[in-house]
Amino acid sequence: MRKQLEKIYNPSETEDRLYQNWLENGYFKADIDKNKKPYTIVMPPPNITGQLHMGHALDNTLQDTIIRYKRMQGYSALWLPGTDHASIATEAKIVEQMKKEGLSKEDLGREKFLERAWKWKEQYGGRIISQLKKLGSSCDFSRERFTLDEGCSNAVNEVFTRLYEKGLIYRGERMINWCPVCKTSISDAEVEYEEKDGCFWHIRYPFSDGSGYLNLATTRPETLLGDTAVAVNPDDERYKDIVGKTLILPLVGREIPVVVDSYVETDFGTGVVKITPAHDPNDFEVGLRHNLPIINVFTDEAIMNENGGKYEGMDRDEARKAVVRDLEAEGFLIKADPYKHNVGVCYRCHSAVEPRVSKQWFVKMKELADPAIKAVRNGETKFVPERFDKIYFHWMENIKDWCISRQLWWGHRIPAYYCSCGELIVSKDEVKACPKCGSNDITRDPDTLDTWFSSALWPFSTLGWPEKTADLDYFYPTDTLVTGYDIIFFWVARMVYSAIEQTGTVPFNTVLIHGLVRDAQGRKMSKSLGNGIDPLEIIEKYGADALRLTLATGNSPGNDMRFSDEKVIASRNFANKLWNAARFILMNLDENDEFEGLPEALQTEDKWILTLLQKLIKEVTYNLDKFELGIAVGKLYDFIWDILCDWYIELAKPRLNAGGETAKNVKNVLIFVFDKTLKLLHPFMPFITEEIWQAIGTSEADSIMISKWPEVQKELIFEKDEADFNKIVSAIGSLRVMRAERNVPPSKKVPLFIKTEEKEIFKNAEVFFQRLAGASEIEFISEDLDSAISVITPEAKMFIKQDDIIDKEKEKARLQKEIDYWTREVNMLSGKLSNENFVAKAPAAVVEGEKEKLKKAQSMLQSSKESFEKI
RNA sequence: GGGAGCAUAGCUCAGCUGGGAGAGCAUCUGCCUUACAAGCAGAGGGUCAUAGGUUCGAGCCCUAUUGUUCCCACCA
Repeated sequence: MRKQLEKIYNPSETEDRLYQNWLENGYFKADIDKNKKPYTIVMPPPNITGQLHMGHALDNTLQDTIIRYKRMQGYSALWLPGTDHASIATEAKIVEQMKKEGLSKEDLGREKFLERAWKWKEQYGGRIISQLKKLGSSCDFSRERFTLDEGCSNAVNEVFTRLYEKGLIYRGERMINWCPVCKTSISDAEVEYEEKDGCFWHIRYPFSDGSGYLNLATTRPETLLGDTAVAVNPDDERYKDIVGKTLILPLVGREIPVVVDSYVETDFGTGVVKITPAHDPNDFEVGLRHNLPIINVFTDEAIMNENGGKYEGMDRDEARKAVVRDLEAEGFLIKADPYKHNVGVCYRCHSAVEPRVSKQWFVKMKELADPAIKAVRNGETKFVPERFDKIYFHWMENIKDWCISRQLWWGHRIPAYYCSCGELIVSKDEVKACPKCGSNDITRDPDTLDTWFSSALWPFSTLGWPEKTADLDYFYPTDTLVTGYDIIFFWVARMVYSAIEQTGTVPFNTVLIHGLVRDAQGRKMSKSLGNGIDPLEIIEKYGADALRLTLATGNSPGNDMRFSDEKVIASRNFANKLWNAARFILMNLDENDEFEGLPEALQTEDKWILTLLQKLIKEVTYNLDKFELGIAVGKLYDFIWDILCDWYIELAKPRLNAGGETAKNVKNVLIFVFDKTLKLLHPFMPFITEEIWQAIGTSEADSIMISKWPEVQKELIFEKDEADFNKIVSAIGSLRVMRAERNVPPSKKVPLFIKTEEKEIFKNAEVFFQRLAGASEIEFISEDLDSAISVITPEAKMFIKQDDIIDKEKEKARLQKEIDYWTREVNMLSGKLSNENFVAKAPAAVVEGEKEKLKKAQSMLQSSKESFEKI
């Protein structure tokens, strides 16, 4: 029973129905099938706090396109989905929610807080996954994972203990980045820099011996309260004599030394730097070198603590103002210059981070980074495009130890325990008694791990690691990771070294990097700008296929793209075009017409399109293998619209009208071409291709998504026929131009006279000249026709008599232009060919090509001249 | 300070390993030709940022310059 298509394609009804159908049939589920090769993509897990945005839409469109392609190619294709617990973001959300109820974390306590967080996760955590489904994502949901689920947590504990035992994880007091709003440490990678207008305050510190002042400049006068020295460069002649002297710290009265350290630049500021070891990473280093005391002046929330003296209780901004005011009042302030400088801010909340000394857990990086660098250098993992490996290398080669402990509750709790006897125990399993002293007075480290610590294990933890599971054995290492360039450091790099360290192999062969989706003006989409476009609204309005096509079109790896309504509309129009082509074909199929394979008797135009189809198959496959999705889909677009719809369907109409065997043959060619084309397009536009494919029904499979990817059939490449029919295409094109220039209405049919040496080809195409070039009848002639207008292609000269008087001058002018053009061509080409260097050095094929062109140009010139003379 | 990307038609972008520049949108002209006006048939429009170089030949390769976007570093 053949299904007819509705007059208008209705994406929302179709999409939900088909998606449900795919799910119910288990098409997304990847089986461990030893007869098939596996192809695996793990989805970058979106945050459970997240809402689907254009970035996700792009990322997942690319992944779905690749996985559908591979599935059709016969791989056991696994696309493993999941979500990330997003410790800081989620905890912030819940804290915020509680705040509305007048509650704080501490009010609830850890246990109750976590209960609440899990409840929140159950309620909202699945939202983003259900939104992904709207896109048509063909993930294996039976394998869906969560970074905080039992398996992933086991993997985290396993890795933590292993690294600890190898000495690659340690606990220590270091300078870290502290976010006073999130109230946790963050890693270096989580600090962003923003240029801010600040001030450069010049201050004088008096010598304790009363011998005057030492001038210095700072952007953070409030940290003066924690100064424990002042430093100058050892080679600075200006300050040679003061080394060893001491200064009295203004406002505080503390006596501090002048030290020498080559860290100080002589040509910046006054060449004197105040040293605050507790609140600046460089000062901390100087402090270590000179054994300086560390005086912390801030609380967790960047409020002045008891070391702040009279400033205690002020936040850092208030304190700054107060300190500056007092310095000025007491005559220590020399001047305040406006100064632009970069300020480190928290990537989550964008408040200024406070460098501070703190006891935290770290991963020692050097040892892990080296093999990860090698793996990319020797091509075990490749970046697409390649240039991103430079970014990767640069980061990996300059990597510092990674601060992994967070002062948060939502996350993987660090598996470290402290006994009252002072013993530190790191263990996967809960520790109840101290192995050293046997005491039960044991407390577990309250901190959790950086979210990225668990994400780093994602490619293998999700497949069951550390257990030796069948999934891990079959699907790991994975094939392709698709992600944006913005998380190469956060995620990609960490997955590579974690995988190598834990599993002995790289986690994936290819990293396909894509850019950002920007708005129509090229701005980053952001909440604060309010210029974000909701993918779900676009799907609602235009359909998921239109959205996907928009995101795939013109997409080249690593490059940003702009998103605009116009582009979606163009995509929607393409879907509509395809839909109508399908309707046309179905309209011509009877109830009992079945696809019978290609007919024996193929016409030239059939061979023409079959040849073009083979080339399309070859190229689309090639482009997909190289991850050039934008190029692949562009070729499909052109083929479907220009070749199939604008030409072949039009060419097919006369034969369809003829009925009988003739019609049957052309129908079979149409179905054949359409079937292959739909398959090629399916990875990009899964819904509409499925709906159409099922309606046409070649009975190959129940769904196009499990049908076979087209392969080139050499026996369907007909070079000669393709070339022959291209002559007809260009002849019809030229006639159309002529008619359009002269404003001959398409309804007006006129006799056409053709002079050609390739009469056979043109004779076979008579009906096309009638239908597509407005010819009433065709006569083949051997001499030019007088008092007619002519149009020339390299193969033919065609004439049309015109009823109204030809404007001879106008016609002459037109022909003169033509003559000029071809004269230039002939001159250029013959010049080139008479250049001995060219003939000698250029490849033979190129020289031949140029000779061919010259021949054509000469004949075009000749014909034009003849016509000119006849007027 | 170090590095990367981009600069091609009015706009958005293609242009694969060098062989006289393409698409979509927009503009203009003519068409309701029974799949599609979300369409059909045409047209106009580009010193391929600038200056050198390599080459028989450069949008493509090299060097410098300008503009622009981004990443890293963080001189207080």
